[in-house]
Amino acid sequence: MTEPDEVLDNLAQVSFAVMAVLSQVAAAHELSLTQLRVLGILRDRTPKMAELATHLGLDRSSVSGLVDRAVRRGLVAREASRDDGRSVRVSLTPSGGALARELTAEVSRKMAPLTSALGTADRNRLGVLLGRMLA
Amino acid sequence: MTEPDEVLDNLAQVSFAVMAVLSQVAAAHELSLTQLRVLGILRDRTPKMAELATHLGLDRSSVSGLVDRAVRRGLVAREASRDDGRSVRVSLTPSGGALARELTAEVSRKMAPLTSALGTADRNRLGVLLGRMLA
DNA sequence: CCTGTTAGTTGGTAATACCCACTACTTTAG
DNA sequence: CTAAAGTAGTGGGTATTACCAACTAACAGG
Repeated sequence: MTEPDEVLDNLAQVSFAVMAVLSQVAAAHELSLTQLRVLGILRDRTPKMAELATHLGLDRSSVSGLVDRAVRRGLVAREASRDDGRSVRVSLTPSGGALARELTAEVSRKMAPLTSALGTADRNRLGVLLGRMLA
Repeated sequence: MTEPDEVLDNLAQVSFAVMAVLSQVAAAHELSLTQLRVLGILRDRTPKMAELATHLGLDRSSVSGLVDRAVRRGLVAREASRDDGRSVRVSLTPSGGALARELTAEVSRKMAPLTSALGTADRNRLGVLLGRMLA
């Protein structure tokens, strides 16, 4: 009954469900999934462009345009590094930070139903197992 | 220590990891993630365009172009429904089917490391918990 | 200095995905 | 049985995403 890759199958399906939630939240604020990720990353970092690109798994040139558009919306700001005249640090503006917090809360709210079928104990068990996968 | 939304956080992170794997496999075959999904869906269905759009969570017009490009590559075929002269059924070509099977195998292979940190028992436990979330 | 490397941007291209308008077919009403 | 309303899919127009390759500006070592 238990297929050899049932775990992987379920994992993929749940992942799509999670992505759907994230995309939906992003779309509700006129953002793309990638822009949502950017705001999430900048919540506890102020990376250089290249670092941001690595975090996102994208090309540097892709991030240029991405940051351009975010700047145009007043969500993030570029500021020149003083220690290295070439590099640029990207940070959240106050308004971007507020939006990031709002998005985080909304994601939590919309994702909660996913785990609500589980009891508290199982929810914690799941958290531990997932955490172990990330190590 | 256990934050209220640690589970959700881990879930999101694991989901991104899964998506990264899927995108990587897709890219290795010159496909987008969406095209990978299309092939996966068509593995056990022969839906109409609108049904395919629903499965993907996309607009009908987006799916038109998507199928166009897949047809151009010889992966899928359109065939007119005889019961409804307006609708079109989309199906895998033999070559598309072969690719779909290949992709499935490759995804399994590349996703396996994700759960390899878990023992057999925990792997099964994870499968059950994830399965319960999908119900 | 001056050569080589690194950081970031720009330009060009292809794909994705939206909305809106349109055609063609079906269904329902009168 | 025909006219109106609805449905299926496509195509145009636009914005975004993401790539690669080429470029500019700035740093680093010799």
